[in-house]
Amino acid sequence: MDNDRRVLIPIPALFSFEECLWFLNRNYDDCLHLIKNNTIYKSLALDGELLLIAIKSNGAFLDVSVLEGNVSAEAKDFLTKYVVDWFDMDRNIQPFYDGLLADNRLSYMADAYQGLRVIGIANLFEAICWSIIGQQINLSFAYRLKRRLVERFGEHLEYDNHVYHIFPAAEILAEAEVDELRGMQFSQKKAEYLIGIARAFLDGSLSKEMLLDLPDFEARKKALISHKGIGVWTANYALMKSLKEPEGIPHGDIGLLNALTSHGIIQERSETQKIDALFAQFKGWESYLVFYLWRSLAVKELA
DNA sequence: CTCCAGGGCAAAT
DNA sequence: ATTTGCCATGGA
Repeated sequence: MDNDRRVLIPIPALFSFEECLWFLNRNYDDCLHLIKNNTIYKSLALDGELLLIAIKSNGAFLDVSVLEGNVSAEAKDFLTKYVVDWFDMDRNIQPFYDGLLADNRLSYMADAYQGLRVIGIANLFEAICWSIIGQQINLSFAYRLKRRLVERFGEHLEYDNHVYHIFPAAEILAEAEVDELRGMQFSQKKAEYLIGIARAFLDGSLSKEMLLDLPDFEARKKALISHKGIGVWTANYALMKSLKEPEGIPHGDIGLLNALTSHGIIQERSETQKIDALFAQFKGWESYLVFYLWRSLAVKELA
């Protein structure tokens, strides 16, 4: 790939592309990226145009190549920021590791998952829709529903015999019919929630910019929860994944509870004081703790 | 067949 | 202010 279609991003300390790649390449069928030969392929929309990028590790750098689409200086800047945000590269996570090492129940993670970053979802609309889709159903089914939604309402581009999808724009989903989503096996409520959220993004009552303008984490959480379909879990998930809020703890998350149980931190799901005490140890790094606990679940799946 | 999944809402205590 | 019933579907 010639250099004017490529950007190199320096890899920070305590960053592992392999660990991040592992997360994206779990046992699930995610329709929004493809991983092949340790390379991530993903389509992105920039100013109404679709790009296809390939991301791979290249020594001390992440190599981001543009396979399709125009590559202006602005596009390079956008892509750099996108990837840095996606893999949370612009953060020194040493303090989190200090916290892990100080807890003998969790210290193994500093070595076992070294360099894993909280993988983000830059698009807040997508993050919210995805968490609504995933409410109270198994993840395999959730990914299947997401794929149906994306293939029906999202844009795509084709490259080298492969289709690369973009998450649907709120403008499109706002016009969708509940009945059609029902036919795609969304529940009545989830269909209503998704369309309602899309309309909220359309009329401006919800947006990433609006949330960022609010004074603090609690205000942003409150603003999210005021919308139908967004409860505590979804709000925290969205704040964690899209706004990279360190305080975002998806309370009640079944995976989180299972991980806390398997690490001997709680015996019963109702032991919220013990959970609060653990997260108090990780002030400012709550979302990292959640993500590493989720990471720990997958080992069991493979066993 | 039963139980439960990366929950949330509205009605009933 | 907390608890309960229900939602939809599929995998174990």
